[in-house]
Amino acid sequence: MTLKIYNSLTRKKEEFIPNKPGEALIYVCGPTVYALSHIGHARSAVAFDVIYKYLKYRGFRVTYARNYTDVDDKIINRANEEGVSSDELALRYIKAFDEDMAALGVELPTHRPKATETIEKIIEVTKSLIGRGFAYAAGGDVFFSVRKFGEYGKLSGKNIDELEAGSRVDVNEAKNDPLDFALWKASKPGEPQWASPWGQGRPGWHIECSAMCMQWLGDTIDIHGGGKDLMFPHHENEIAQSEAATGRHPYVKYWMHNGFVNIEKEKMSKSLGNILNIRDALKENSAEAVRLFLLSSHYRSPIDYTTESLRENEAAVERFYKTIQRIGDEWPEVKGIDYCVQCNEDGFKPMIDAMDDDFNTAEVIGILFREITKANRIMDAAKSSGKKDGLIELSHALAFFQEASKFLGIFAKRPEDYFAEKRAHAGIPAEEVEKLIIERNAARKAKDFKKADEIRKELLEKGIILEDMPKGTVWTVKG
RNA sequence: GGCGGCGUACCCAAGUGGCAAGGGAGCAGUCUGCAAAACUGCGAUUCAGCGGUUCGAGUCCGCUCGCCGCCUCCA
Repeated sequence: MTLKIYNSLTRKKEEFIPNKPGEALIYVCGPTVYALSHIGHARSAVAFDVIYKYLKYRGFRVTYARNYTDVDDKIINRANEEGVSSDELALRYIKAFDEDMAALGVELPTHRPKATETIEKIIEVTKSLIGRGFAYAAGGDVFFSVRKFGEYGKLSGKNIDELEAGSRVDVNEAKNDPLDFALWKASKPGEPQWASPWGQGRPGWHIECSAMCMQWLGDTIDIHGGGKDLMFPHHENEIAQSEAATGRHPYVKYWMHNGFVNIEKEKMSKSLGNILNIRDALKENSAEAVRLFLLSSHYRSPIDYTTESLRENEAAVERFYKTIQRIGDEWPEVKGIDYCVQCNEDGFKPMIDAMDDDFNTAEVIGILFREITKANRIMDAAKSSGKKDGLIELSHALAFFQEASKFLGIFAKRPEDYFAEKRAHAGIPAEEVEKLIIERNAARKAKDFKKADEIRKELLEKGIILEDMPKGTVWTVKG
């Protein structure tokens, strides 16, 4: 089967045929670094992280660029409010973003360009646009003439005349047409600025992505991604600029847009005050549960972040590791089996088919949990019959999990490590728990079940769950 | 007003022409000193509604209702 990608430009799933066979050039719009990144940034980053990993897994040589927009009105405003330089503010939030990404297990892209390091290219593209008659300088500003680009609106399905009719765009005196957008802006004193043929200034909002994309990947690329909201005007303008500047099209072969994250059924917005930062989400939940939550729905669907849904995903992660640990404990011989992928290629097919169908991670996760149930069933059957039937199936399940974790970026831990991490977050010191367990087991041995149950209850109130296993009592943290 | 999307069990969610995945919650059972975990069973004669195409539709087409996003900075 071939890889199919939903292309926002054609609104259809299309077979993925890169410009150069076996190679994939992918650019994703990164954050504008003026504040801590929120769960929406996490979704985009995780979605494209999986896409990046899967393309590599499928054997493509992938070059992946994700930018930092580090010069922008919002950065300037925020820096002024705080009385720091734009550079200092941007660097602070780039660092924070990188930390958040690392916490979420997001792999570093091949290139992570900054807008401020791409000024030369921005100026070059702007010059080219003026030279080709698609842009004009007015005062110290340079604007793109939207009407000169005949295909304007092809990505977002907008009609220029209707746009203007219902325009809420500020009418800027210097523009020839209200629809035109700035490629270059004259800087006010104290603002970041660079020398240009049009005087001291800074880039407009959309140009930096075109320039970074061209500089690091080329004039035409295979995949360009970002949040759904970027389709218009950002990506629409990018197409116009890039194709007009180079005369080459398509600028991008496949446009991909991820859906939004809502918080308790509401859109995240400043006015509602419900912006959920990644680091706050990670205080309440494990990174793995957050990642599982993000991958449990298709990347294009909107998802709803709720306390309840995160708790569910946390439980699912625990169920997963519990089963893996059980396999290790009860069937140590499984590890000795070298499960041969080649001779059982069909074994992975459902998972590959799901991913090939526009990166259907939700389907893969469904398959994974079916394997978990199957594995537990085999082990239960062996327990009651005394015969260990199903060695091959169990080794297959383990191979399956290992395989999926390569591109999902979850379920890759050793179960011991998972549970150790969890216990480290208990609200009570481990030694104390261990002490109470010893006390309780002494009581159990003496058949003093009243005392034993009291200790269980006491620990449960502190969020500690005890499980009496054949090998002894183990404890875990609730939730 | 224009463009786009969605509506599948108590909740989340996959499935886009051939017997309705999976997770969570619930109830009952096996196991357990009690629990927990795991397993087993139960739970949508049905996919917002109505019509149409088809041997066959959650899946395609049309209409209706409801929800949402974009059109302004936004992942």
